[in-house]
Amino acid sequence: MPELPEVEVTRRQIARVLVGRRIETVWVASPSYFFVTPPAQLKKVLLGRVVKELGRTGKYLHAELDDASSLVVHLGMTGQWSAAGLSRSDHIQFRLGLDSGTELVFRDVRKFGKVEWVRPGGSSARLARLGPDALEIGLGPFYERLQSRAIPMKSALLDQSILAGVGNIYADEALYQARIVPTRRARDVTRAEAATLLRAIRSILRASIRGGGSTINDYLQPDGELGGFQNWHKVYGKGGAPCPRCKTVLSRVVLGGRSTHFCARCQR
DNA sequence: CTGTACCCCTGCGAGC
DNA sequence: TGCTCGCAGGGGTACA
Repeated sequence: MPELPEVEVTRRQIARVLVGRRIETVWVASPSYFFVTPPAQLKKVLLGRVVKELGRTGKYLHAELDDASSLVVHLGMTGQWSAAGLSRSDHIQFRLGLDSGTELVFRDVRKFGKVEWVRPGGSSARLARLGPDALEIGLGPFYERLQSRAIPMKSALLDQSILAGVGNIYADEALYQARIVPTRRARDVTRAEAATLLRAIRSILRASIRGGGSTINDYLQPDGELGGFQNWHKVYGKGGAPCPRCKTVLSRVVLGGRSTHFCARCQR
């Protein structure tokens, strides 16, 4: 499931073929929950545009276009970009034919992803809701945002308005590395603990980006390669297995409706 | 403010 | 073999 690292890996690979190119053909699937902007309109507004820049905030990608509009894309659970010929042909949501001859394909089996066109001078409500990006936020703002909340730390890390980009996998991994139990109330975390946690978040996200992201079920890099970071997971998906630090059997609970993995002995 | 249920959607594994 | 069922999950919304 794409979180910040998978989205960043995608951004880097897609940027290489997309930035500076003109969109010459657009194919769109039928209207669905996926299309925040209706597919017919999307096709019309994208045709002929040149992509100036491809940015990322949290788990969102945003392509800045030459008419000052932008295209905002969220991968959801199963969204994936790929270069021509690499993708299966089912569940494709849209295809962009570029003036370089390259075709970019966006495929999303479950359609939990989102695509939205933002008019020149406009703004996306989805992007506006996001807190600072997890790789950008400083300790001061991070700690302050935790102090006002009584929710469990796991829920705090998943709340994209507090911090954008961390999802279920990296929340569990970061809390484990920082030795903080997922059920701890955010406001009870000390500044020192917040510092340790933020360092853990940064180091894990960066390591995952270097490894090409985590592939659990669906995620593929745009070049078709699997991610590699799943092999470095310490706790995610490992309930019942021994803790790599102390050998205690790892716990799996449901917290805030999300499966949560941790060591009840190492994490306090 | 917080927690919970529910919805979007599809594939997959388990049980019969 | 083939059916049904429960589960997974990012994010939004409704509601207690």
